[in-house]
This record gives sequence, structure tokens and C-alpha cells, in this order.
Amino acid sequence: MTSATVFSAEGLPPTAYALLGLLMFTGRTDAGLTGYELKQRADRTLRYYWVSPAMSQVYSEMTRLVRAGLVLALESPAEPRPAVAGRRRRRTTRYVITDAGEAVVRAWLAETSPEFPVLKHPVALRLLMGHLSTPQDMRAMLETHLDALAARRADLQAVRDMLADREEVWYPAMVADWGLAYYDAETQIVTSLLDRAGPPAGGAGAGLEPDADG
Amino acid sequence: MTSATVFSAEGLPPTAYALLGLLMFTGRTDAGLTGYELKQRADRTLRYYWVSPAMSQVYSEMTRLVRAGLVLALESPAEPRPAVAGRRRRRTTRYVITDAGEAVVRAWLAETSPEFPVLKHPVALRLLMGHLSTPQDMRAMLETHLDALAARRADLQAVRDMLADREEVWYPAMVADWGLAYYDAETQIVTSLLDRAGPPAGGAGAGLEPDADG
DNA sequence: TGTAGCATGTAAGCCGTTACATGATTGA
DNA sequence: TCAATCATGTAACGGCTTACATGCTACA
Repeated sequence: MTSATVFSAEGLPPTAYALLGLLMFTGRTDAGLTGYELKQRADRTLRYYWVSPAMSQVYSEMTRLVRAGLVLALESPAEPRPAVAGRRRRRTTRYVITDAGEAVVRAWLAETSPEFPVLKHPVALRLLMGHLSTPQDMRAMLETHLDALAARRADLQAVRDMLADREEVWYPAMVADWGLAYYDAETQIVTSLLDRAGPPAGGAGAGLEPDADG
Repeated sequence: MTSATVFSAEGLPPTAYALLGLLMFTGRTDAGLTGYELKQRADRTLRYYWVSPAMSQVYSEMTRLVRAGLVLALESPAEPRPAVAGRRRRRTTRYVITDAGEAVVRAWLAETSPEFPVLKHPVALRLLMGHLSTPQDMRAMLETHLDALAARRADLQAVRDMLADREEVWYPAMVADWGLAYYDAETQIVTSLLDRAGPPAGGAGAGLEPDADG
């Protein structure tokens, strides 16, 4: 229709689509989101299976999207004096996705296929070099990782609870459940690695086995 | 001991430690590894829980590490004529980790603690925005992902088989098993998501449920 | 009055990728 | 002789982060 539809659907980094996607939940009918709020949403969603971009990136990405006509920046209409007592008047930029923006997200979803996931797992990376450390230290590392995993899982569970069974967020809830199952699986796997017998002889003892000294 | 031990253990990107770690397997006693071989090792190990760096990065990283004294670049001693018939004579740079390099890796392992893993999961990211697509398309995406998962798993299984039960690679085998279990878990989770009932009403039908049209 | 949260950016810089360029060796 | 693999780099650039800078509002 408009010339705006010509925008190349590629050329945008995945994080841009992620942010556009977040704007599709509240940014359409409502007043939109501030950069700050966008970052908060990201922390509660993207964080678990993507990356929560830095504040500065949220802003620079919004600038880019506004320039591309995919997002509208609403300088909020002043409200010169505090309208309601005790209510902070907000004079900030609120971002709203445009029709062109929505079209771009839909096209991206429909016409491109997802790459295989990339995992950056510092614990696994270090375990690979276990022979440079001690079995005790490797055990400790894995146990610490179990704690971190539990903490993360609790965070995500809180998010999941917020989503309750509201239908608008059916898919986000689904993704959250995916994440929970993922953390559970990783917990099981790491636990079983800890149970596993240590490296064969040679080394200083029992490997990953809890040292039954004495 | 030597002034080389002063090298700041930080300041190196994780990929540098990963590459140093790879050099610790063969690069110590043997003739070392070429950049090319290093990349191959990375493809068989790092790839599954980290990132397999581009060739160009392998070289630039080696350059950095050589400059830092953590790696030795051996310009191979010529072998002017093909020593053995049918055997390619290699006149290439082979990289060997130095004592300082080994110290740095060990210090990194012992003194720094791993960050929480980061997952970049394009499939989950798209599923989050499922309401912008059709349940059918989401189903198809997840099914395609299952195929990709199976292919990846097979690759990793092949790697695991190569590691057999050789003790030098006990830890790499452990990490490979971790990866296999991880892929299995993800397969289960995605399968269960596909079995799950679709989004409640409103939308055009049965959600993720296989459409029982007619 | 001060701190915490809200809000918005700029600047510098590293990590890492793709694209490009080059050339030797092996085997069909 | 041609293609595939081995082998090594440079250049340009993009994404994303950290550090820095600024200022307002709410509340204790």
C-alpha cells in the first residue's frame, strides 16, 4: 500500500524483531511503552531465551526503528501540572509500533525460518577442561550451577505466575513453560553428571565422585 | 616465577580461553595444531555449547595470544621434499601453548567463576509472537525444529563415539553426554508443547492442536 | 536532604562475522 | 586440468556492552 511496506524485512537484527514483538503486546492499542518499560518487559521475557538488551541498545534500536518508520515516538502530551495528586506526571517518549512495523514483524515470522539455537554455556566450557582442575573443584562448580539454576527457575516461575491464564499471553505462557521445563531438565542432567563415576584412575583419586576419604 | 606469569588473566575473551583449552589436549606434547585444525576441533566441541569461531577469528585470536606469549607459533621446519610418498608435506604454522599459556588457563579455571549460560533461541523467540502467526505455522515451525534437533543430536553422537572411552578425553566425553541429554530433553519438551491444547477460543480455531477439520 | 527509581541518551571499544583475496596440494 | 580441500590472512562493518553524563520525581 504505502511506500513504507517496501522496507527490507531483512537488514534488521533479531533484537529489533524481538523489541517490535514486545510492542505488539501492549504497544498497539495502548499508549505504547517507554524505553524503560521496554527494557523491563525484555527482562521478564527475552532474557530467558534470547538476550535482554542493554538500556542503551533499547534506545538506539528505537531510534533506528523510528527512522525506518516501523515505530512511532510519541512525546507524551505534556500534562503540564500533576493531573492527579500523588500521581507522577510522565513527560517521556512512548513508543508505538506502526502498521508498517506490524507488517514487517509478520513478514519476518512468515517468510524467514529460525536458525538453530546458540548456547553459550560457560559451565560446560569449563567442564571440558576438567583435567586442568581438580575433580573437587569441578564438583563444586556444578553444585554452584545447580543453585544458580534454581534461582533462575524461581524468577521464571514468578513471571509464569503473572501470566496466569490470560488469553492474550497464551503464547508467552507457553514459552515460559518451555523455559521452566528446560531448567528442570538441566537440573536433572547436571545432577546425574554429579552422580557419575569419576575419571579413570591416573588422576588424583575419585574424579567427580564425592570423596569417600578415610 | 617468570615475568610471563604476570599476564592479566582477565582481558582475554572467553573464546581465547576456549582455544587455549583446545590446545591443552594436543598442543602440548605433540607438534601443535594449525589454525585450520583448531577450527575443526572447535567444530566438534565448542560448537555445541559455545560458539565455533570463524576461521578469521581463530587466526586473529592466535595472533593475539602469540603476542601475549601464551602461544608459540611454529613455522614448520620445512620438510623440503615430500618425506613420505602420498603424504602431503605441510609447511604451515602450528600453534603450541606455552607454560605461561597453561598457567593462564589454569588460573582462569581456578579463580574466576562461570557466568550463567546465555541461550539465543530463535524458535522460542518466534513462538512468543505466535499470536501474529497461525497455529498451523507455529506447529510446522516446532516440527521443523524437531528435525533440526535430531540432526544436531546425530552429529554430536558421532563426536561422542569418537571419544569412546579414552581417558584423556574423559571430560570432553562427559560434556558430550551432557549435550546429548540436553538435546533429548529439548526434543521431549517441544514434543509436549505440540501435544498441548491450542490457545483459548477467539483465534481461528484449534491453536496448536492438530487441526481436525471437517 | 538524600537516595532510589524513572528516564534518556552519547562515546568508545571489543567481539565476532561476512566478504574478499590468495595460493598450495591432492586426487579424479 | 579441474575441483576440493588445506591454509592463511585482511578489511569492513555490525551488534552489543560498559562507562559516562544528565536530570527529574517520589518518598523516607
